[in-house]
Amino acid sequence: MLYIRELMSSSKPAKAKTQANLSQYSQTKRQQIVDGAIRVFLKYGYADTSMNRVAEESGVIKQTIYSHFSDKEGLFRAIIETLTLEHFRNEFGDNLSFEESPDVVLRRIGTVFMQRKDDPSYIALMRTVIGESARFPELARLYVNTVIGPAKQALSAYFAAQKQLQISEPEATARIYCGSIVSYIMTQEVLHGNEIIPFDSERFLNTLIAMVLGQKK
Amino acid sequence: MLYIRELMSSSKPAKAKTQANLSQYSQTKRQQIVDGAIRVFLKYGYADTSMNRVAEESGVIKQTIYSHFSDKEGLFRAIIETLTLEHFRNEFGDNLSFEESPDVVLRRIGTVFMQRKDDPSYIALMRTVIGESARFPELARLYVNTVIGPAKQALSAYFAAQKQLQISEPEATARIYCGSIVSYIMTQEVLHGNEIIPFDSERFLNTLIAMVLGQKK
DNA sequence: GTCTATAACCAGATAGAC
DNA sequence: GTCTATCTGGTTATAGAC
Repeated sequence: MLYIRELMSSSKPAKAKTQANLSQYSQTKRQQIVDGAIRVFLKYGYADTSMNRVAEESGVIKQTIYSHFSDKEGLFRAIIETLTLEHFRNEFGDNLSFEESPDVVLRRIGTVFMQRKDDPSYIALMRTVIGESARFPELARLYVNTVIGPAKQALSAYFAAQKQLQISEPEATARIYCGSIVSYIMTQEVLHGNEIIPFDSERFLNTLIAMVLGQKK
Repeated sequence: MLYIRELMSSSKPAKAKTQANLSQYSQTKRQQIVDGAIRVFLKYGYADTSMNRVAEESGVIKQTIYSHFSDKEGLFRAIIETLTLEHFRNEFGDNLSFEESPDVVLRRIGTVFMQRKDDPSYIALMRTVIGESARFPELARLYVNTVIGPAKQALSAYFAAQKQLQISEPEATARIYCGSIVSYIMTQEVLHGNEIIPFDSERFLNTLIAMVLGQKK
């Protein structure tokens, strides 16, 4: 449980600094920059996006960007967190409980995960990170460190803690669970497979959950 | 079984035409073009690769390319087939038998699949197809039609035929099986996760097979 | 008849000129 | 801002060499 909790609170580090009266305004500016950066980065790619362009698109001057973010990579990190972790935080809030049955817990996690397929920005993020992973390996590592690693770690810990499931390989199981969903989104949405080989996402999720729980559904 | 068989023989259509004495030479030229095209396309991407560049890299004249391939997209199709289907054909030859136990069959298929992770060209292909899937949706659809669709179809048919496995959702199961492996390769190799969150590929495969067979290993 | 060499056609993008 | 001029890149055509 610790893992999910700390995963959930790892973002939005700027707010801690800017306390009191100006925090709200500052948060808005930050949001404004991130929103503009998302549009620019995910349209033109990491290399072809200049900080000037981001400033223009966000309606701020460059110096404002650098007062909120350390550098170009730091800004991109904020984009990653906004489009991935923040979505989970918004969906679960602070009441993600592991007390319910594994069936329910896994379905909820899987469903929130699966919802990302309908967010064009998330699809574009996958395209960008993967597409630029040769020219910008640091960006890919950032994604692994920020998103994939923590998610795998949290789910893995959950599987290990649920003794009644008798899962001898929690980490591999966690990878299979997340990886299957990512691949589904990759095939259907990123690669436009939904037009060619459609398959209902809920049906997919049901089969996956049953398989993980060893029910041979 | 039909599906795998026709999947295996779908490529290399050019050889049938050029029979007799000059076939070998012609085949070499074709191979020569594909080899050069792989280097160029996977380095610079689809858009930034001109047919002039391919001709230069391959050491042939443009017209020669067009005598072997219909157009730029047809050439890229040959690249896809070379780096995916052809590998399977080379590994299995004509003796892919489904008579053995599902455990053995699944492990062999999974292992051959997993071997792709060590081919830099395959990794680059994934980057290119996904990275360009917004600007060139036709390329992505080509990949789905040529690789993902047939693979899923073949494995799905196998699961459906193996009654003793009692798999009520063969297509979803096939997607999970292939998708998990693809995601593993994506995380570890494409996104450089092997340096950050290493995990043994055989251990991963063992867990996946056990899960599909409902053994709760 | 396959490969080479060169040129030409055509669509889309870019860049100045007015 | 339109209108050229030019360039680029995919594609096709023509001629000659083995």
